[in-house]
Amino acid sequence: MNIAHHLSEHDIKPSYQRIKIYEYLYKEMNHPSVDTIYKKLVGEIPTLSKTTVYNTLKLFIDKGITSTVTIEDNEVRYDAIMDAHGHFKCTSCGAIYDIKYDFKDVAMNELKGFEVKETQVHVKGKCNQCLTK
Amino acid sequence: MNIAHHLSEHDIKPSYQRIKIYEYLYKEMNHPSVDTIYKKLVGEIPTLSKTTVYNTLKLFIDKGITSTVTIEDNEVRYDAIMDAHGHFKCTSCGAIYDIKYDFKDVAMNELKGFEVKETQVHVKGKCNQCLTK
DNA sequence: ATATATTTTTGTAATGATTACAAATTTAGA
DNA sequence: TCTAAATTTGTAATCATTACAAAAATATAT
Repeated sequence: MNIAHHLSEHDIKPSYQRIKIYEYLYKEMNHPSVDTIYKKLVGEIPTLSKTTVYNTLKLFIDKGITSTVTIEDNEVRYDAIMDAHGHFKCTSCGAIYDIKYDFKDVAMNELKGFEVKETQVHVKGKCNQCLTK
Repeated sequence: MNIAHHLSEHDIKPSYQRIKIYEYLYKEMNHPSVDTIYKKLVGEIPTLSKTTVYNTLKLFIDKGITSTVTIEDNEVRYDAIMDAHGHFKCTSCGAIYDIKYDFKDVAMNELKGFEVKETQVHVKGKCNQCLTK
């Protein structure tokens, strides 16, 4: 995918920092925190500021190309995948896995008259890698 | 329900503060934050410390009589209902509603070999009260 | 009942994520 | 090039949460 083009399509001027941040989010698929993104990119962009990472992610969210995962820990994680999907967080190693689910099955009849904008499914436990250790 | 007894059953000594905090959680059912609990109870218990609220909720969680709802906002909310259920958060008024759901419908086949301990379903949008205003 | 040990509560200081804000830099337009 | 607008940066402020030790309350032993 052409990242600069993808940003432009969503009304975001493709600056160097924005391209790098989106590229990281999109390629790594590791649901990083702001700190993880910052630490990784400051090697390539020595002048990078954490504030820029915050600003940029907020912009991405406004423009609808990034979503947040607040599975716990008072630390927000970010995700470039916008399809409805859930997350599994391993309480042992901290990794976050994507899980597909079909939400139409989940009883939503209680929410009649409500305007649903966003749905998140979070599952916590231990991943198979940690279990087999 | 006899709260002192309920606490004792779960290996928690029923001190005055603990009873009051659990009582608030159980009766109000409003998924309060630490700050909400503190502000409400400090009228009745003028010497109450916010640290006590934190300590007490952590103890309740350890003993399995309280769960957390981290739907967003970097502010943890607490819940005395321990049955599996989801939450709807109104982005307009901030209220959190309980929603029942049948989790067996949600595709969990991807999590074979994983040990699932906890599941949360979060829905965001606008509640009917805010929509009809 | 008194002294002692244990538990609980409290207050203050520290931590860590996030935001506010203004200056510096970069980019775009005349 | 010169000027205006947008973007980035660094520092300070904010806010939830935790660490920690002293104070208070409760339980236990003499």
